[in-house]
Amino acid sequence: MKIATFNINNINRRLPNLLAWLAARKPDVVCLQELKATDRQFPRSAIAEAGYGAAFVGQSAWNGVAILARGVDPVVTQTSLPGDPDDDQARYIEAAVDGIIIASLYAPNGNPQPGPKYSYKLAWMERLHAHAQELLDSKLPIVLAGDYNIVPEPRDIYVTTSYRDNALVQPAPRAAYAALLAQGWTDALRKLHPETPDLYTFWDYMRNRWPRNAGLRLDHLLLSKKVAKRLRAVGVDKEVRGEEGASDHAPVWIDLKPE
DNA sequence: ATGTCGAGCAAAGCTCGA
Repeated sequence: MKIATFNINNINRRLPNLLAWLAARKPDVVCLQELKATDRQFPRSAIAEAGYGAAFVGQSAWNGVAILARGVDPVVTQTSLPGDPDDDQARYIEAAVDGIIIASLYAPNGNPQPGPKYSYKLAWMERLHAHAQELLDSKLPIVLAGDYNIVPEPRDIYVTTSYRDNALVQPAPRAAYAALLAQGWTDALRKLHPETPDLYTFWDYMRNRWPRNAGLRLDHLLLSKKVAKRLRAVGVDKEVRGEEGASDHAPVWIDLKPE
C-alpha cells in the first residue's frame, strides 16, 4: 500500500502534473495540501476519471487539503484540527482508508517571525500535538502526512544563512516537531534513510534554488507504531519538481507491507 | 543571491502569501 503526501500549490493550476504523476506512480492514497481552491473549484471529475475517490476541505485562494484514495471513497473522520472553533483556515482533513486513519495536514508557514502568524503557527502545532495524542490513544494504525512547514534538523536544509530568521527553522517549531516524535511517532523518511543528506521536499521558485538543489525537508509522514512496523520503502519523487509548471514541493511516499 | 509565482481586487499594476 502506497501512501503519498504532496503540496500541490494550486490543484487546478497543477492539474496536468498531478494527473501525470497519479498515472505514473499509482499511489493508493494521496494527501494533498495547498489546493488553493474552494470546494466548488475542486476538480472532482478529473480526479474521479483518474480513478480516485476524494475528500477535501477547500478555501478561496489559500490553503485547502484533500485525501485521494484509489478506487474507494475515503471515510472522513475530521474536517478540521480540533482545539480552536474560531480557526477557519482549511488546513486539516482526516479519513479512514483500508483500515488506516490518514491525516492530510498543512501547518502554518509562520512568517514573518515574531508576529501573529508565528504565534498561530506555534498554537496550531500545540493543537496538533494534543490531537495526535488522542489518535495514538485510539490504538488504531495512523499516518499523519503533510506539509509541516518545519525543517526538523539543520541537515534537512542546504547550507545557507538565508533562512536564519525564517519561521521554518526556529527552535520553537523544531521543538514542536520533536515533541511529536517524542509521543512515539516515526518520521518515515528518516527511519529508512537515517544518514542520507539532501533529503529535500521543497525548493523555492526564487534564486535558482531548484537547479542548485538548495532545498528543504518540510513534508513529512509520521507513522504510529503499527504502521511503522509495516514500512517497506519510502522516497521523494524528486523529478516531479523539475517538470514544466511544477509545484515548489515534490511528493513524498511510503510503501507499506500488507498486515 | 532583493528574488518566483500566482491570486485577489478590479480593470493594470500593486499587494499579499508562500
